[in-house]
Amino acid sequence: MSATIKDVAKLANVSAMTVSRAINNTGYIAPATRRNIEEAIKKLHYRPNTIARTMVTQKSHIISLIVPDIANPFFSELIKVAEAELRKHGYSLFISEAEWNIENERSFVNSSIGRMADGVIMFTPRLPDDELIAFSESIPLVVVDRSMEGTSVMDVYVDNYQGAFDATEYLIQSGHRRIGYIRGWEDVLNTKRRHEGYRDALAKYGIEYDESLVQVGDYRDQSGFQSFEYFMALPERPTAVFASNDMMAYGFMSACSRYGKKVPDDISVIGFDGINLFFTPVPALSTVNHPGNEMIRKAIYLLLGMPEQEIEEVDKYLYTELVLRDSVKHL
Amino acid sequence: MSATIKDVAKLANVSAMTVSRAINNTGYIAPATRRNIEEAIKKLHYRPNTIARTMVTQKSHIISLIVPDIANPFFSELIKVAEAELRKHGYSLFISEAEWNIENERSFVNSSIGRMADGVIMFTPRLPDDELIAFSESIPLVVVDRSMEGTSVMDVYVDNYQGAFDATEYLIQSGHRRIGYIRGWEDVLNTKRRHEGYRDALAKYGIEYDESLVQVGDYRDQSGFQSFEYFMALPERPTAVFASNDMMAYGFMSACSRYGKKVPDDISVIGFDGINLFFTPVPALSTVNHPGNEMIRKAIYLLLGMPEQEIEEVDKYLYTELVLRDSVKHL
DNA sequence: CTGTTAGCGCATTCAA
DNA sequence: TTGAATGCGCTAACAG
Repeated sequence: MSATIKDVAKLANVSAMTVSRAINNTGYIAPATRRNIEEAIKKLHYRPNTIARTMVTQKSHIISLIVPDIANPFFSELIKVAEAELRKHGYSLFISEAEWNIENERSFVNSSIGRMADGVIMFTPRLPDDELIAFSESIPLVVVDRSMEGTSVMDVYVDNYQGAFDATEYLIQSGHRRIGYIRGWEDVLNTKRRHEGYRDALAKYGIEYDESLVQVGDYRDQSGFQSFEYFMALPERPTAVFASNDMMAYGFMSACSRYGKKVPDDISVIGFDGINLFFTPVPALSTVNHPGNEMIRKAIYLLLGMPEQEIEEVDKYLYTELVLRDSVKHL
Repeated sequence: MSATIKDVAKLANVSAMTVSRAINNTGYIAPATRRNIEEAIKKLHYRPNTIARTMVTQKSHIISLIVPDIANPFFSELIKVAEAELRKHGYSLFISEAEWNIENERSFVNSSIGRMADGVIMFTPRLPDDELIAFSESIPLVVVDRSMEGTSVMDVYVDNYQGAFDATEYLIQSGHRRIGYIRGWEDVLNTKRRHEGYRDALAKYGIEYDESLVQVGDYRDQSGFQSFEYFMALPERPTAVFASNDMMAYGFMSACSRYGKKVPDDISVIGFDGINLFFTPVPALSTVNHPGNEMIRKAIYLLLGMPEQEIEEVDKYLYTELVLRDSVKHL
């Protein structure tokens, strides 16, 4: 077993309390005493027990982050950012991957409460509002990229409608009329908004909304791949496809290259997220940039309190932004 | 504050102990009592405090996993696997990203001990042997992809030498004689072995080992990119490059496409890891498959105890494997 | 500057 | 089948 604070106290001939003070730099300690204690600590390889400390201080210095998919670069980058930001403030990160699964989300929040996390950040949870509200009464909770307006739950939000509208409009302005759409999980609000943006852009240009051009996806690359097969089997194929996230767009492009279709010559693709790849795929994907990193920072500030000097930066409204690369052809 | 076991006990008119037994299904409880307790739990939204439980049982049901880089798909996939495997056994995963930084590694192990993790898995740590040995006396520790032979530290190991040898030999057999090599962190044993494999393959075919063809990399895509610039500035350029991990190979390929060089027509590339991408890069990268997922599973079994029915599968020797795709040209 | 007492929320041990 | 006492390792509050 590891040495405890008592072992150190005994060896240094002081009380446990004094050792505690030495470790935490709280209150005055005679230099000689301090030296004794430090020696004892070294000799015993003493490490304070964070768990015990949490019990009494009621503070774990842990923030729990629940994301849908760790393998999605959009989220793995965000995790990096969160980790770095939290470390600056002396916090550790507890990461869970919900896999877009409601049951997992529930279980992870419960586990976070049980482990006395100081706060939970959920990225686009699928959990219904009332459960989120209930949870937020047991633990500080920030929901990211989903509006919780009108409830007591903290949220960070970017309107996804405009981004989807822009993407669709761009395709239309490039001369496309038959535009496929690959949906995500529509019980997540941002997804619904993307769908609306797509629909409204079509409407603005007098293009009829066609259900058969809408494929249900699950935000994983695999479903982008399958959508390709669906679209290609259509009597009237789309000339362009808008995928509601980049993973599905890349899955779609994989299918293209697998089946010998050229992007953008044979079919155009546009995504959503602005994934930052460590490799430049050919062609580079045009997409809608989604400020995930900024959102996560804002979420952290919401939980830990805003750093004075950064309020301005943080408080500003967050925008999506069309990123034009090489995956769309102008007809 | 949340309800405690005492609140439940009071409401159910029993002692805390009885509630504890009800929750943990230990010992007999009258059905009526149990019903009362369950009602009280529901009414109070009681959730057992895992932290307190850990204090007394000395078991946290947490395994701490330390990887160098979360954004590297090799590791993010491995995290998925670990999480799934651990969940099956009722464990949670605490993930830390060391960023190939020794100080971080040290701090994360210490933090794992402080949080009473039941075990630590470190993937290719750079920490020196003696520190790892010291840590392993405070907490069950498994080191993955680095041999700890001759010490008391548990390890899971694949010999990386053969994989590197195979890759280099393949390039030679494809007609290449000037073969660049991009190194990783050589204080990590597997990296050193890869380097040796490269060197020995050259020797076998009577090709002189040329220091100027060896670039120091850091396993990040960026350094692969920079290596390209280095190699291109050489008076006698290599016709092929072996990157000691896939991230650097992809970084290298990015540079190729940025500078208008075609892979494999202008230059051949081979990687190491067998990253499983969610899209098909063009050209597809030839590489050496590295059984990371199996290693992590084995590490978990080492920590939690082998599941009887899977001993056979787990106990087998792990191999690397050459995966031939489209990034190498036959001269 | 240092020590004592008490308790965080729970489970183990022993007793009833 | 249930309960009381005890302690996990630490720190807050108060006393000296």
